[in-house]
Amino acid sequence: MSLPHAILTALLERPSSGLELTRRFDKSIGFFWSATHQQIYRELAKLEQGGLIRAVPGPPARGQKKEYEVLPAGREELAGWVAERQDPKPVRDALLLRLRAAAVVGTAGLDAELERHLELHRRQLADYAAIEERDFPAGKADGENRLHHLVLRAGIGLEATWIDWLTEARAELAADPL
Amino acid sequence: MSLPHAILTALLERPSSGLELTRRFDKSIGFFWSATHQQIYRELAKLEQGGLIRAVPGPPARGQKKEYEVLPAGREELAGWVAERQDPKPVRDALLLRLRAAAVVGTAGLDAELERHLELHRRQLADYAAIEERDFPAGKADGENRLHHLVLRAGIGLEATWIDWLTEARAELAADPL
DNA sequence: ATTTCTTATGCAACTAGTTGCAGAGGATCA
DNA sequence: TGATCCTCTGCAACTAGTTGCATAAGAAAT
Repeated sequence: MSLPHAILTALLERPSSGLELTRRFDKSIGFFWSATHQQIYRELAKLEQGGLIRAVPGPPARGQKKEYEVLPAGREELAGWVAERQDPKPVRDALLLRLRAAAVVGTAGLDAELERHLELHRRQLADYAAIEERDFPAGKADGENRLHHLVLRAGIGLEATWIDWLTEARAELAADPL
Repeated sequence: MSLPHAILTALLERPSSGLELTRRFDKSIGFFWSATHQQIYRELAKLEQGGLIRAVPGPPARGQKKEYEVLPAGREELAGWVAERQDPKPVRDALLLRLRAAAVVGTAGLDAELERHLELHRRQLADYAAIEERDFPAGKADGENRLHHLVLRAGIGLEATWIDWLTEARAELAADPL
């Protein structure tokens, strides 16, 4: 049940309409918790009904922007969730599964995929690095920002790990194809 | 659509009944693609109906084991899937989301979670290391095994990354709590 | 002024995965 | 010999996320 909390966080950072949230979920928060506009609209309705957020007054009409803001109950809910006990989800990665499959049916066509993934991860890492340079220049570190930077560094670490591993994997396959 | 392919892979490695598969999905394959017995039974039925696997002949009865084996069509399907183009799924991690939430509502209770996750990842890494030592002793490397080892090393790399990051995160929070 | 594009919200139907429970058969034990 | 426990298969109902489409308001184009 993370989506409602992702939305509460985003709304606390800045009250927004559904579409604005959707756009923000395409960057920043979306880097580690993506969501489509459908999920967001549905969840906004639920959160409003549950009394955790409210639509900022205005004429309610279809095709009109509707801004939401977080109510005290929503903030409390979120603070509680931060401290909650939640086990990390086990890895769930189709590429690893495909390697395992390749071990029984052969590696035909696999290297192209490894190469492609390598390129994608390199690009993602470059994007993160650019954000880091832009938003977190050395030395400057106030409260909220320090945590945002920390989250970004997790993304950077993970991408770097994939890049290393994919490079190793390609070398291994090239050295002695099955 | 990875579950059917995970099952085909497992069945090619060894024909099995539903429950045997479930047990194997608690280890090895399950390290990067977990599944409950429910998912497995449902998927076995679909795969059988689709002509990709078949039940090894025997008396069909409730409460009785039913062994499945992969048919040629299933093997072809799997080989095709290995070469398929599939983008990596973006990261989706609730702990990172919680850090982001903590940046707005405060970090109360968070360090305990970071510590707990650190311990869990350390344990997972130790498990992987034990498997590596047992199944892939230095020097020995035949075809199928090399790929299995590669997959395991991905798991090891990811766990190590989390451990590094969590250690850094705790230090950062301890140094100057919000 | 009417068509057309963009912005914004939303319904309906789908796939994937989870949770809770039920029931048949065999093994064990008193 | 029947109570009870374990193994194995499975149904039903649920939550989460995805995809395709509809519809309304307002801006811009001709």
